[in-house]
Amino acid sequence: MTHNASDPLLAGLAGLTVDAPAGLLDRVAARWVRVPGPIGEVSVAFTDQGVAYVHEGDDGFAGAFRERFARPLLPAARPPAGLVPALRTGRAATLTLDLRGLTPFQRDVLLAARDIPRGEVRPYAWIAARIGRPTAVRAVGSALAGNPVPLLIPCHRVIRSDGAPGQYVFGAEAKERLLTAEGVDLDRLRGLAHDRVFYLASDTTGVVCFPTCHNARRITPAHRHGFRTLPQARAAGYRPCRSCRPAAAA
DNA sequence: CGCATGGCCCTTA
DNA sequence: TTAAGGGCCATGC
Repeated sequence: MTHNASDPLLAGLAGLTVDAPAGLLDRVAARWVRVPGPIGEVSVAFTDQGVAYVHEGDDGFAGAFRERFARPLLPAARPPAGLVPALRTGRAATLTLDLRGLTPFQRDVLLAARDIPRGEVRPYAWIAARIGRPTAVRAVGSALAGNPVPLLIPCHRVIRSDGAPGQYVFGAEAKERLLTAEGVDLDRLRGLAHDRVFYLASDTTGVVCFPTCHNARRITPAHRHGFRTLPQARAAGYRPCRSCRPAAAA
């Protein structure tokens, strides 16, 4: 089961660095910092491979980390380059992530979620189709629930197909706050869903998008057409947007 | 149209 | 090994 790293071990490793090659300790232990995030402070752990863990606030951080990673945790002098801006923008472009210890399925899910742009959302079912597991929708939710690096991999941008925000590792309320701050109009999505509109098409471009796609936002009302399903939009002559990829399929 | 209900698939205990 | 349950989805009143 879980193998709690004891303090003696940690102290021993720290002592080793006196005579050991520089960097040995950091191949074994993780470092941690506390930095500002978009919805308050976060505690972040990182290894020589990249950022491994993001935890809301400070409470229970160290315990949760050891429970999950079973490796020593030491304070860092400074955060990894690019971490703070990545947390602010929700885009870990230049930041390397340490995603070891995840199953291939979990990794596929997280990597698919990583590419959802700020200000946009996609359904859980879209991720499932995207990774070639169209029926594993519920398992996608479970994988996102275990996202070790929330905010950096923006799992808060994955919502339910019926337009509701759905659950979140930091709580549903935090999910709504984050999305709203990023410019997603959740009330509008709920309103569209109420009318059974899940796709928006433009009769000037002939393209059909998810409602939050940056291309969909520019459709003028006179040329906008809503659809309940993608097949219906296709039947009406629209092709799926290459940016938001409502057709999902690999 | 809102709600309940089976179904599905991956992970963990 | 197996079973239970989870950030869901599509149906059927």
